[in-house]
Amino acid sequence: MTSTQDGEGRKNSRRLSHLLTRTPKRSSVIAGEIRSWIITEGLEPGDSLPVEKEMITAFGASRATIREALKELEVQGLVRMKTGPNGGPIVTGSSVLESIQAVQNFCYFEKVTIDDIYELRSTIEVQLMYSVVGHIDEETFDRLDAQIELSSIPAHDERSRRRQREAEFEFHTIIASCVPNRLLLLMIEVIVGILVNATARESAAHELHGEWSRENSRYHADIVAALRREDAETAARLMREHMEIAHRHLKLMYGDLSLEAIALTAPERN
Amino acid sequence: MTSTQDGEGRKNSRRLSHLLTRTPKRSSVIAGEIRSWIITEGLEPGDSLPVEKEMITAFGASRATIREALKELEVQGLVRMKTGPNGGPIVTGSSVLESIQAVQNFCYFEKVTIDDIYELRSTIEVQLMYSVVGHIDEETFDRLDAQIELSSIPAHDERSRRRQREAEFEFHTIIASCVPNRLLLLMIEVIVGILVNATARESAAHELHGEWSRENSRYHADIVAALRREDAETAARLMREHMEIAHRHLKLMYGDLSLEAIALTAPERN
DNA sequence: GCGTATTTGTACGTATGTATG
DNA sequence: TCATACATACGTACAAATACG
Repeated sequence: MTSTQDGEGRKNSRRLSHLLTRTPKRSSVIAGEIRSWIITEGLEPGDSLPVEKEMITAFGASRATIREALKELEVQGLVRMKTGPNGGPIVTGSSVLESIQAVQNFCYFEKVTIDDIYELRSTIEVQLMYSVVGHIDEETFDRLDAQIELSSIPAHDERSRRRQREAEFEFHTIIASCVPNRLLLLMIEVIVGILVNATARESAAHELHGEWSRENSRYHADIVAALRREDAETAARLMREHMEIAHRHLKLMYGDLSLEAIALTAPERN
Repeated sequence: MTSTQDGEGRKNSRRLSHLLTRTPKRSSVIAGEIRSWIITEGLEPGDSLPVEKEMITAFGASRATIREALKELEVQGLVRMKTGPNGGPIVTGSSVLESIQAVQNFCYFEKVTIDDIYELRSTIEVQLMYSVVGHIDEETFDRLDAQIELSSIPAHDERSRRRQREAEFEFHTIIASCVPNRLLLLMIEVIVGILVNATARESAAHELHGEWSRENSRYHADIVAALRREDAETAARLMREHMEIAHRHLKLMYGDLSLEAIALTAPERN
């Protein structure tokens, strides 16, 4: 009974899609329907969807199929599963981590280099200076000052060096978080996220790090100063230089043929 | 037997992740292991992974769990399932569509506007001019000419207007496909992909379209001419103007509060 | 704090469609 | 054409997590 329904559905969709696209999986179709259902209902993050049992009757599919559809949406970062009473799939906005993951996968297979990343990063970070100016409040400026303070303390062991490098990256995401353009923020987070993961392993070239770190702190301080007086041009110029230097240093540390084995390390944010 | 092993594993990971992160699902853990296995083995697109049955014994998990793990990797665009003999999960590179999907989801929930998209698009497309110059071969120039030709034919019905708009977008992806920096190409494809989906529905403001389309064709032709003589500066200037005009027109057509309900339409590339 | 109910997570068995050779 | 290997789908059962009385 159910099998005939299934068979018919598949044959039908196969006919429609002809030769071009393979017969879509039932779970993917259901996932798409749930997706558009989320849109048409205008669901916001936090809202909950019907539980598995209801979906089974609604779509006339087995639990495994429904679960697979929900899994697809979960991996895409659209929903999150919650156990217990009043549980079920709940809408979760953003999907920043999923974007980072997807782009990281791309970088792995396409053999993206440090040069490639910095060509893009430089462009976007410079644009950020123009877009963010005038949108940073006092509290954020204080946080930026603290971050710079943290970066200027000389690091001696590998662990503190890593924390310092993370703080240096965080400086950029803090600024980006102030920009009204959320898409610009996402791009910064994606690129910085890739770099954080790429440089997460302990690095060679310890002796380089100290000097570079001091130079970074100077640039960060100067950029903040320029942003304080809302001087976008200067901030942009400094950022461009800052990116060029970072690019040079990272290239010295990691060489040309990097980002391959480093890109795919799972975020594990479950 | 398997249940005790399972229980211990879960307890172990729960202890490690403490309170910060929720107890990860077993399928996600396995997905991560497969992911890093792909890296360490240095698998390329087209290579095949062990079939489900082998994974069941290798990980000591049930079929459902393995399938869920593979589903995760499939949605992330890392593998593709193949039925039949010599089938099983095979590695598939790229994951361009997955990146587009993820960013689209983000745009939906974060209420990204036309202004936001064009601020970023303008920056990246202008950068593209500098990066792509000297990397376009004759055959591609011919394709670009053909594309411009196609765009300059006046469109009368809604269907041909849509095809024309798609051709106009394709012009940009053709140029982008020549850039050595694959990450830059990805970004262009993501942004253009979002715009294509956003403008896929039939639009109001038909009367605007004709004039705009002619202007587009002129700019496209001028940009190609500049790229032919490897004049990056002129190409960049033209592209910036072209973007400003496109931004103005799209804003007239769709207004300020767009991209919400349009962003989440599933690509359905299965 | 403690059971209890609800809902997801995991597991096993089986049937069927589908592509390869 | 037929057999074979594999994913896809269904059904059932139990374990684990969480909210609520």
